Amino acid sequence: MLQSQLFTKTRKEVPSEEVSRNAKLLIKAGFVDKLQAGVYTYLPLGLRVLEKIANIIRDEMNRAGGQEILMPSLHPKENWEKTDRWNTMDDLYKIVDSSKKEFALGPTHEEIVVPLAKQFIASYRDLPMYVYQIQNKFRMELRSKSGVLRGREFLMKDFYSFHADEEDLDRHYEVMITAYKNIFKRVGLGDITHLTFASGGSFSKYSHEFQTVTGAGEDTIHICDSCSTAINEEIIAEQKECPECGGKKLKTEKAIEVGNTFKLKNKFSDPFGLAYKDSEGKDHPVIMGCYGIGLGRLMGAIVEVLADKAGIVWPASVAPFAAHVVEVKSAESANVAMAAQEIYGMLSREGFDTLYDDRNVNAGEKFADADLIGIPTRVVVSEKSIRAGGVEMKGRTELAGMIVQKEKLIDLLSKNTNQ
RNA sequence: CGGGGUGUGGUGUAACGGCUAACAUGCCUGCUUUGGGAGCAGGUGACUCCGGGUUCGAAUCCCGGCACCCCGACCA
Repeated sequence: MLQSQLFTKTRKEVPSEEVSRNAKLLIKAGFVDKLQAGVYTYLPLGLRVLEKIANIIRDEMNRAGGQEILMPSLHPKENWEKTDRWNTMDDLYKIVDSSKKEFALGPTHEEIVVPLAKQFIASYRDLPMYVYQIQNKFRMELRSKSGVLRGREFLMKDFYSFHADEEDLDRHYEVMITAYKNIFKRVGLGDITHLTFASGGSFSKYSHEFQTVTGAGEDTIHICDSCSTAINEEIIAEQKECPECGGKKLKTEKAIEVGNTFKLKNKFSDPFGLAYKDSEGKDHPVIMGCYGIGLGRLMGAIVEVLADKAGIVWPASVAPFAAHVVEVKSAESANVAMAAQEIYGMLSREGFDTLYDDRNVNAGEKFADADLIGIPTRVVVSEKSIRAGGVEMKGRTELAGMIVQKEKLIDLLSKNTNQ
């Protein structure tokens, strides 16, 4: 991608109303645009990151047996009345069309997926079954805040599992927890994202959350010193030691909930009559689990946690581009431009998604933008680098680059990308 | 939903109740420059959030609304 052709530009200053680190950086660098509080457009750079995250999640969800579907956002009122959430869910968006018909904008999809599953699940032979989607959710937050961390419209992966009994749900629940751990590891937040015990609501003793430690978080968690499992503040009164290993040394941190897992059991299958026949022809309710991850929130958390003074620092796994080629022009710049184009062409042919800064601006501005955008590897092509025998390669967080011959560039980049 | 704060060109700011709303940045033209947001010259861009009111006169004071931000509550 030629940077001169990129739809967005970086900004020198961000709107003064933005306070949160993720919003400031994502807006300044041109990843997102705020339409209204808690509602964001994902621009080309931001969408690339979101897609990278989505593909990692897809990969893990598919491994866990999930089949991807896409359900609608516009929901009939009747479905929400069946579970009584039309009246009890405070943050449900309700809309009325010109014929006075009422709808809900989906904040979650149990009310849709359960009747859907009813069409296909009738026998013990149909279980277990797993479906998921990555789709926009709507929740009427009275107070959206913290940039992309808490929105009113936001992209979420929701996975639903259907089981014959609780034992099978428990078995799969562990599969999902492992998958979630893989996801957070793969997006670069493994070390600071903790499996957290949280309140389970009326139908289960605990639910679990995945909480990423950051000062920008709105939850308080207590992390076990010995096994790194955590307990949400909301249940600390009843649970004073680590439920996983019994450890008593707990460290208190602020954290943001990036994922959650719930054992729904028969809470939603009952109102919709989702049941199956066992081998003797007897009816049983289908037992369910649901598992969510907020993609935009995850992206925001990565920015919050990894950015430095100069800008965003993307892990290679979710970076919008693998390499950022920066052409530094000079008086006799024809050969620099040619060399830069050659490097760009070579990287592209070798399959590296590359952003090529071909703009006619000063070197300082290009470097500042490169740091701000946060692509993992910067490749400078200049009079200076050519004289030194190649290009200058520098990792985003490294202080100084090194000159490498262009023949070696591919090898070195491959290492960076695979780590 | 309770409390607090803020609304001025795209963005960041300035302007005692009083001249044609100023400066920077961005953007456009030309020249120049190219290793950390460079320089010169010219230009573009604002019903001062909306609606009322006070006043000879309102960006400025008052009332109402809306939007945004922060704290709290809420968040199966």
